[in-house]
Amino acid sequence: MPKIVSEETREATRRHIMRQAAKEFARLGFDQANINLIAEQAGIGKGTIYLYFENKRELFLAMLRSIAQDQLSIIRTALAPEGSLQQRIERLFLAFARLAAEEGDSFNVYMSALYGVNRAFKTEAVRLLRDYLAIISLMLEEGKAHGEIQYENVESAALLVLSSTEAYILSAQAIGLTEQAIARQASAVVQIIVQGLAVKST
Amino acid sequence: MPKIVSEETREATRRHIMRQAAKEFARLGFDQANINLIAEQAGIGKGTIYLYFENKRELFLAMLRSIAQDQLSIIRTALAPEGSLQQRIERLFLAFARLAAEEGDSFNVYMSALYGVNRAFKTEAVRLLRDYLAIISLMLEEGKAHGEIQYENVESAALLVLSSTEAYILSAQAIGLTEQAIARQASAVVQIIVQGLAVKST
Amino acid sequence: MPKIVSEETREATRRHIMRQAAKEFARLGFDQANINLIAEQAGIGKGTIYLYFENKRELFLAMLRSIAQDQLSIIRTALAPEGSLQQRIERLFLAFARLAAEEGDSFNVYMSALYGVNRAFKTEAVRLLRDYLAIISLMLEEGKAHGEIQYENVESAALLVLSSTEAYILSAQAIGLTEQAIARQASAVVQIIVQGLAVKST
Amino acid sequence: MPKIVSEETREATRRHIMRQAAKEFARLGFDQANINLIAEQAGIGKGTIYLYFENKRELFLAMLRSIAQDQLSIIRTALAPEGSLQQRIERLFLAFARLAAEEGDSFNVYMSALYGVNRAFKTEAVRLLRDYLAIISLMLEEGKAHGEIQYENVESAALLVLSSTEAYILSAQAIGLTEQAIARQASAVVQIIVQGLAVKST
DNA sequence: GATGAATGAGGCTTCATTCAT
DNA sequence: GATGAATGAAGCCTCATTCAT
Repeated sequence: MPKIVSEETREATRRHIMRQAAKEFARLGFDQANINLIAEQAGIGKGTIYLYFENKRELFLAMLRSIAQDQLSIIRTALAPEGSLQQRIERLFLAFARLAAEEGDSFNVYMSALYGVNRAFKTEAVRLLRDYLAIISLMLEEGKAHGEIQYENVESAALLVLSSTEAYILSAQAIGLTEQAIARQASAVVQIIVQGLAVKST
Repeated sequence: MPKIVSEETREATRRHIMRQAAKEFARLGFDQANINLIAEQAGIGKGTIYLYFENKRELFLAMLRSIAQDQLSIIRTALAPEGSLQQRIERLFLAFARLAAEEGDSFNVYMSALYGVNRAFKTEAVRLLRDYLAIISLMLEEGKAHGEIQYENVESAALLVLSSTEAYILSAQAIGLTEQAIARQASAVVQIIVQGLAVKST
Repeated sequence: MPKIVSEETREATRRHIMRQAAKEFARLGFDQANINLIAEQAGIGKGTIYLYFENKRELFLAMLRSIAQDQLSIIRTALAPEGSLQQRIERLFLAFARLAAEEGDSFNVYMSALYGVNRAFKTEAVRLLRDYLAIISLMLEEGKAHGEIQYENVESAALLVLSSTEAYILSAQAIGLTEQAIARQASAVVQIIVQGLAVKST
Repeated sequence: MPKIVSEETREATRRHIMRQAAKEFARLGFDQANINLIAEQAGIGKGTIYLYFENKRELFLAMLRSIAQDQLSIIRTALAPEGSLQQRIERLFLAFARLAAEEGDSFNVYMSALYGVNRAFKTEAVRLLRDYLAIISLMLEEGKAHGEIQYENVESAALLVLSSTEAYILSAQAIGLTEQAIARQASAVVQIIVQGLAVKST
């Protein structure tokens, strides 16, 4: 069936375009990024992009969703139900640190979508945020069942875990800390959270 | 003699323009915001803006610095050396929650500068971030002196306090929690951190 | 495959734009000339001009160089080594008279570049002036070799020939003389110069 | 009578503005010259210029007329009926050379008006050109009466004298000759013309 | 009279998108 | 399907001119 091959080729081209687009969007932001340049760097014609994506905005959204899938999969792996709660959250922390360092483009794009002002982009980024929180919440529920956690409000706890990992790493990176320096703090920072959650809140 | 414009009047106009600009920048971001519209909404002529600011970029930066001053002053007040460490960080948490709710524009602008891609804007936003951290660090040093804190790495602790307050609130807001809902969690969230910091890290 | 635009077509469009631009620049000068209008009169879109020329200034310079080439070729033909010195300079005189009358646009553009204030334009115009003088000097050297000229300073003589032809015609045209009236004076004016040059200067 | 004093002051201010304006117009041309800067360099307020001149264009024209008066007076002095025809034209040549060197601004302004495209300016510059020619013609008529000249067409002869002086010097200056170098050629160049005019044209 | 703050028309240029080839 | 030449809407900024003081 020639259709399948064609379909695969098409999908490969889509991914290729999105990958190049991510670089430009991460480098310059949505508005300053130039479709012309993206096409050039993808080694295809300007018009070709429009055969794969409705317009610039849809390209950005598709790329954002693709990034979200990748990050989600990384997070799921990190939080796999192996080891103690402390160990699982430490793996999450380290996974984020590596993401921020090695997939800086994707990270940038995601963060600027989340804290930027474009509604469509924000909605998409928040969707990923919710997925993050859902996975973390699930783990915390397990922790409660295992007696590792006393803290009542799971949603609040999940937010705390998220901010103590993702946001901690972002801020640390923003003020210039290296991945190594950040990674070294993993254990201690997570310990604070885990110990705090182990106590029944007053 | 020309229209006598005192230094105060001039400064008032500057502030007025920046306030209107903040609205637009918060609504649309730097690139999409329109100088014409900002002028219109400020009730002045298009060209007048250029009597007060070199160009669009400088207007944005000036506005960003102004926001930073305002936020810094709010934070200083919240962290005034009155009450226990728990109380002071709670006041910080609540101050951020109020800022996010009532000064949403400023918050948006600041966050998109911090996580956006424009170097000049990021540099300015990071400057504010450092000031935040410096103030928090100072407080934590006092906490150490008073024996409220055992945790060794003050910088790391400050980052944790910041992420547990600012980022926690941002994420919470992003997924749709109201100011009230967030405020209710203040005490419990801060307790986790403070208790965690009270223990010597292993 | 894209619209196949051969190199010739592209060059033809370039020339077409320059021709329309010359009209506007001759009519209004560099600053007052309007890119929009030039595009309109060339029957192309505003943006298209920027596919062929970097910016307004480069368009002007390209056009100036093109004019220079045309004029130079006319001058070379007029000064071809046929006939006596008197005849050759007369042909030059008449060629200028025709240029001024029939290619008024080009002439205007060149003169305003030469006597205007824009350095880039002036430099380009002076380049043409030097080429003129070089060709005239060459001819005068031949005249010296043939004994038609006694006057020592060839550069000075070339300047005199140039001013007695180009500038004479420009001034004449400026005060309203027709091409015919000017042409009728060719022989007599050139005779004065040629006779003067034939005598050894004291 | 206070009116007279006031009138004088007013006239002095007018002249002062025109002098500063000439500098800017010579440096940048009409369009690029900036009223703001002219006012600043004249040490007066921007609005004040409009109390003395209707608008930018009228300021330019007034300045042009003033320049014309100055140049005309210099020319009249040079051509004063003393000495032989050769001596008088030599004085004219040298006067132009000095003008070009020492009053470069005025010269520039006049030439760019004459060879520029703005009709109003050109008209004004041509008026001066005609005056030049009239004075030269008058002198040549005297030369004819004295038998120094045989050449029939006085208008044509005047044009030749003008181009051999003014235009010669302009071109010489454009290709970089110094005032001294130009001045040294005065005698020889004028001799060519005068000798040529002394012969009856065929 | 003098001033300069305010104005807004006008123009160059960019770039997402279209469509003929 | 692929391409890139062409398009024109949109926006920043300048600067001559006005007019309240």
